[in-house]
Amino acid sequence: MDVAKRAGVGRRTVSNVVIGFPHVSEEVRVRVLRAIDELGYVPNRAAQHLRTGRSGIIALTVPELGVGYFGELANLIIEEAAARGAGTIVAQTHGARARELAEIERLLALQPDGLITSPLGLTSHDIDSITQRTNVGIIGEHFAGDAIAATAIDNAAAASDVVAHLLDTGRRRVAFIGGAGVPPRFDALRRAGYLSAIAAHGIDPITDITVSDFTSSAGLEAGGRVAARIASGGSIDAVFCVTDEVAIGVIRGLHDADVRVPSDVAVAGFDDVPEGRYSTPRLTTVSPDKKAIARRAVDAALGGTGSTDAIGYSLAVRESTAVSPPA
Amino acid sequence: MDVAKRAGVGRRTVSNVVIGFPHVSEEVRVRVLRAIDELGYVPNRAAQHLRTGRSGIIALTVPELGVGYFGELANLIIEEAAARGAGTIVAQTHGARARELAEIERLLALQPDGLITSPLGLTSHDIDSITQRTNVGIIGEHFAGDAIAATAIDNAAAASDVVAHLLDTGRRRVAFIGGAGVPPRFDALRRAGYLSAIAAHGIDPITDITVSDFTSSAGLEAGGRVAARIASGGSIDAVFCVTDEVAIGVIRGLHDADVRVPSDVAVAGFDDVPEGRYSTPRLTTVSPDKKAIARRAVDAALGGTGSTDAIGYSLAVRESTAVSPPA
DNA sequence: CTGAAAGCGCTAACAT
DNA sequence: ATGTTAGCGCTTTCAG
Repeated sequence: MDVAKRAGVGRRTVSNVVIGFPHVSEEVRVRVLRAIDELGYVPNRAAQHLRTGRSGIIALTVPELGVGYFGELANLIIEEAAARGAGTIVAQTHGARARELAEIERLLALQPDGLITSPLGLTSHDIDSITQRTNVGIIGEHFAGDAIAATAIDNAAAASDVVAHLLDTGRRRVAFIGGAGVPPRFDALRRAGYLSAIAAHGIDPITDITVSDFTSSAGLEAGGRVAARIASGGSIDAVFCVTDEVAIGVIRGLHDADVRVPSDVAVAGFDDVPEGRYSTPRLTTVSPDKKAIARRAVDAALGGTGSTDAIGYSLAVRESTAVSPPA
Repeated sequence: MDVAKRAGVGRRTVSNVVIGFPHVSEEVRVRVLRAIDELGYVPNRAAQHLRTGRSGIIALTVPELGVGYFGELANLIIEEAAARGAGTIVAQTHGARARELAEIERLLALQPDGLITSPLGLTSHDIDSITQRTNVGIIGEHFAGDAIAATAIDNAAAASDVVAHLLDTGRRRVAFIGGAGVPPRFDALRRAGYLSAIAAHGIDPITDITVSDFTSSAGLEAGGRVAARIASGGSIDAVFCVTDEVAIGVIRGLHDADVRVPSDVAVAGFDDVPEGRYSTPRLTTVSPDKKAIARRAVDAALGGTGSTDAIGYSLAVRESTAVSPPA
């Protein structure tokens, strides 16, 4: 460390200045800073990491990066981490347990300070064992019966709110299009919210139109089935989709079958993805407070306290559930 | 290193085994491997990094992550890097030079092995100076007159192809909607391709409808202007948009003004983003070989040779340029 | 083919 | 308030 010599001080003092330790005289501080500047000194991360055990890097896994909800969330997480001085290494899992495990293993081998993951297939046992290895911020749901708290909104309540909105605007035959997940996975929670809102209005649920994954492609196909159901006399006048991704596909599938949205069928989604803001028609959806989710997750990954109270959300009412078609 | 003792060999030998150095007797190799396994030994990345100077991490900047072209490209880059054993730290620049510079600085401070960047605002001088500091893979264009080769398709040729398609299907009043970039930035190249195709057919160009950035929101607004132009008697029967993002916004803007796509106006984009595959109508676009781009960029960031020949592309003809409306 | 030992550049305990 | 020094865990010369 030539900086020390240049400034005529000891290495210790230089470290103190760099780290921002308080007890350094102003004069010395300035001298050291100038020396650092003149020499173009940049601390070596590898050495810092080796010495302190902190790499300044967190790992993030999402099901899919280039798309919708997790893409936007990843943005926010990366930015929140950057604001706290950390870099973010990203990996995609495509939502399957084996891949999730493999990617997490790969990321952990890079020895980050913490991990943020939004598991779709992991068991609570998987999560447990990862939690023992590093700081973990989970995005998604609680895993029932464990001490594992995740960062999420109240999915059931939010789902119930959208469905109530559908009902309030006069829709009566409201179908839920979702997956076969079991609680506490988000799709099960959203279905539960749907069921409770439907039950509160004394209406029969329609839950037999399902998707095998949460892609627009699956939604497209499901939309076709909705249209077929209608064509064969089974009235449906609204659809609540488990995610916006699916909803966008459903709208497309309905359109292909000449079913009009929203005049024939209202469609609502969940997540408030960017695509839904420019789609035709614009998509009514639940908008979670993604910034808060990002903040909480980064905090957990960096070893923060990890509060557990639910994240806020709001309802974004747009064209796809309008009562009369938008001119 | 207890592994050495456990296996009854020296540290050197252990290192050799781990690294895969050839001259180790099979017996010893097995013994070391077992010792490693029994002790659950994992090499410390920080120490490796400190010693070798290689972190096994590359940095990536994209304008926007959760959206469209760069989202999908980032996916592919991350996967390609993973296949080569490297992690990828990601940052978003939102396309402005100052932010690009700042993010690159931040990433470089993390001391990755290389950097992949898709600059929108950087000057060739900026790029030059970054290239001197680390391995760089540029996604985008050549920066004219420099030794800086970037990974990209032949934008002008591809743009010319789409416009030719528009012309071939009978459109005559074809507008270009793009930015005010100068060569060699991609928007300028795409405009040049448009102009040459138009000129080849002896038709007058329409280039005075511009967007200030490449977002759907800017496109939405531009779509409104196209509609206004038509309403006031200025005939336009096709639009070639500088990116799919913009095209999706334009379609939406036209729709809002009751201009039908494709029956009134055909719309084509560029990039083949996922959204365009499920939009209404599905978007005709240029589809670059993104895998090849990713491979080349990762190679450059990892210090590879960096070939310079152009990347392939194809034309994805879909509904938005159909001659008669779909059904 | 294998063992010993020297650092990579930094931080933090210890001493002054 | 500042200087000295011992490692963090690894790779790699240098001898054997």
